[in-house]
Amino acid sequence: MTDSAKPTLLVVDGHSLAYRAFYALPVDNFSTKDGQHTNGIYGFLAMLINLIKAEKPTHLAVAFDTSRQSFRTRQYAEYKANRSETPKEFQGQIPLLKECLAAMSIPVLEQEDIEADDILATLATRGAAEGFHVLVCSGDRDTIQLVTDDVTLLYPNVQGVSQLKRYDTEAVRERYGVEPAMYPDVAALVGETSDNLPGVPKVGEKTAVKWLNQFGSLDDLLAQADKVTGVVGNNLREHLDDVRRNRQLNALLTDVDLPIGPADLAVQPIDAQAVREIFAQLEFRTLLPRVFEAAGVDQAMSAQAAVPTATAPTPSQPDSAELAAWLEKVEGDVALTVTVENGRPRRIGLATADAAVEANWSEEIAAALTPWLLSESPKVLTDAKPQVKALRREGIRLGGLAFDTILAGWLLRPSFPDKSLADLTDRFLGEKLPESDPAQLVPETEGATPGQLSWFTLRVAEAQRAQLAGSVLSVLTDIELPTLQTLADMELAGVAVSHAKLSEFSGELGDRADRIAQDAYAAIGREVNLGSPKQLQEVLFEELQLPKTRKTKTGYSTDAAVLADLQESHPHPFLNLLLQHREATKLRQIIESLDVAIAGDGRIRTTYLQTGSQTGRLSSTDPNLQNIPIRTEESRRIRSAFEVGDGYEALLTADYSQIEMRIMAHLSEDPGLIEAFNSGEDTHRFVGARVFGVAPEDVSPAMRTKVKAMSYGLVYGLSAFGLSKQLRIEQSEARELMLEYFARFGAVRDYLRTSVEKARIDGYTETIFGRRRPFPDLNSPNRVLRENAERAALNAPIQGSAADIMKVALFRIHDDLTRHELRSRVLLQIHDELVVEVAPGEWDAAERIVRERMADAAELTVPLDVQIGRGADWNAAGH
DNA sequence: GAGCCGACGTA
DNA sequence: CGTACGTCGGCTCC
Repeated sequence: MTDSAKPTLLVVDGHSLAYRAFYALPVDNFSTKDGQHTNGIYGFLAMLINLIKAEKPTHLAVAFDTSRQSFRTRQYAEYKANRSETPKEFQGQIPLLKECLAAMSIPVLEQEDIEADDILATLATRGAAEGFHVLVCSGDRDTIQLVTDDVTLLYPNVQGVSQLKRYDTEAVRERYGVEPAMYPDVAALVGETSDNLPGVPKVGEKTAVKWLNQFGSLDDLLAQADKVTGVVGNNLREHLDDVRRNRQLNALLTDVDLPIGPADLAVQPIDAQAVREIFAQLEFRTLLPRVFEAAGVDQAMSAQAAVPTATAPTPSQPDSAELAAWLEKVEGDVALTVTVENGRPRRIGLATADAAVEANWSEEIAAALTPWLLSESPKVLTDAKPQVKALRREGIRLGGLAFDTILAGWLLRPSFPDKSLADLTDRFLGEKLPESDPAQLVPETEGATPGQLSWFTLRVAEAQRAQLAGSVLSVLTDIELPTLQTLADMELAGVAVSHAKLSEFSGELGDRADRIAQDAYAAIGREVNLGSPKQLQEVLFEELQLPKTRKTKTGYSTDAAVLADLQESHPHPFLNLLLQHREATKLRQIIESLDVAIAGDGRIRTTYLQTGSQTGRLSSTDPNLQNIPIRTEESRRIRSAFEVGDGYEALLTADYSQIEMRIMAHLSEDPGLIEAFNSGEDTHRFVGARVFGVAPEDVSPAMRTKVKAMSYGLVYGLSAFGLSKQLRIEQSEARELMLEYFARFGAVRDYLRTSVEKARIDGYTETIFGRRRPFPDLNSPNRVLRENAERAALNAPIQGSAADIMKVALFRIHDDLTRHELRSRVLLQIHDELVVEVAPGEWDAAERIVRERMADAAELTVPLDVQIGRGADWNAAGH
């Protein structure tokens, strides 16, 4: 464990890292307009910035070789003599890199006759002696010998420089089987091809390590070389001098006479102007803000370090009996942390305001804990869902879930979903959670223990409660927490998907895509990558001379709407072929991503993100099961692959019809719209009759389409311009339609207007259930920002209320099914639709529960209409 | 190699 | 110049 109070010294081998970056990044993509290649500089700096951000060194230097010649080449002329010529594209990059480092106020060290690694070795040794924690970043394996308890090596992966493997003593032992200090002995025996140092023939790492462990040291081995048997023994005896030479050459100097020492390398503020200048010269645009950010982060960190970090009580480690006794005594909220490994509980930690306990998960501990876990005794967690799932895999259904700091943080500010307890500790307590860096393979610092995590969780929850308005707190406890429990079960259940159906369809689509591609190439007389918007632009707007379309950031749009327009105005066979190709490849991609997600038991398990939206909706990821195609007949074959699982009888789908419009009717209290939903008439027909002044039976399909688009569009803050685009009608007609609509449904317009104005004053919108979403941009002087916020603010209460209603219905259905001890279970939620897997003999009961719980999830002035379907697969169950 | 962008699937 | 999402491939980065 490292003492976090220690200053951190980071020393980097500039040449070797820049050289690796040079080979990791395509040289052609990185050159300035006057032909200077910059990929090595760019890659090195990008790596260094990441390193600074991750490690926050207090002291920093970069070392370089002065030339290919050094004391080693004088001792052994063949040393590194096999190295190929430096590529000419790399030449000149090192001096420029040094300029960049100078501008960033990072000391550059080099010494005649000495290699960079000797400088690193000297600094590392002196730094460790002077009380630094030292990080050595080098691409040379010899630096492994520097690793000690105080010195950690960061070594680049085979490819590139962005992934650094962390070698502390333990990691070296694990990887090489020897203590770091003995590594040069291994290397001397094995030899180092890249340095042109031949070792003992037929001796690799395994043999070298075996010998060294057997004889204790290299000296002893060499002295008793006659005791080694076999061919390798002979080889060893014949190459003793090589080994001695290798060992001499691979020893790094730790006593180089440097002009400055570790203490002189304190991180200095960058010279912002100089950085701008050199970066401008190198045409590094995106790197500039990253440098400034890294520098800024640094300052912020040192400022933060001044804030005393609260110390968690040292958790006690009770045995199961002591734990049970502890749980007997506690009162009030208890924070719980279950660390999860491979989906299973690994350790647990509990905390109250002044005490913390923790234990490894074991049968005894679980037995002592289970009664309390099952009880309604209130529990506070951070990111409860994975923990709830892990406990359920052990057969434990967590009771008394009273608070989740992640959910609370999201409800308080849905735009920035904090990902971790560390984020929340910073945001709500202004403190820093002791944290191990998850990016590191072998973490340098120990993270907080489960008991300490619980203790922080409890304090964060307390701070959050103080900020939660009553209505938002009730959204948390009455909607989100029960929903969380339901989602855990849905995710564990998964949904059965037929690999056979998917792969058959995928094969057909693949063949078709290939055929279409060939036809498309024929149509334009050459091959292009049909998936590349850039190449398509060349074909469409240059070769085929089609009129330029809607602008995008990178050129002109080639999306489906644009292609359809072009086909109408300038018909060309390529256009339709392209659209068909897109359709086939898109479906194939979707199928492919589903197919690989099918688990061994034939089911796909998604993850629902409960804090993934700003409105209150769920989102689904890995894979996303909320965007499975439905629009075309053909695409519904994918839905057909979602089947009822073994041991179940049918899939039930249930969806709310027009829930958002119903919510708008409720919120606006528009008598006409309310009547539309209470009349039992087709809503769009009813509205169409009013808008066009005809009898409902005389509403033509075209009229119905227009009214339908208008009604849906209103919910999103549609403009006359947008409506005209959507319906492909004149803007004047769209404007006319909107006027007519609002003349008949005036309360809708009043509601939309006043709801945005209210949000402007309050600073937030609110759903029917009291979920809030802040809208700071409603008062922005920037028109684009403001108008975007207005549309979003218009939509938020409507979409959000629909999300609330569905969540309420969802967990009540789940709870009812459980309470009635039915095996039927909810599998999927797609915003306004649920998919339920119904067990044999349970259809009637399940259907009744679903229908009733969905219909009575909220009391609105209009009924909530629920459509139910049944089938053996998702498509058949749809309607 | 990380991240942006266009395109497109859903409600 | 219609809201809310997630994912893919291509491409940039310079």
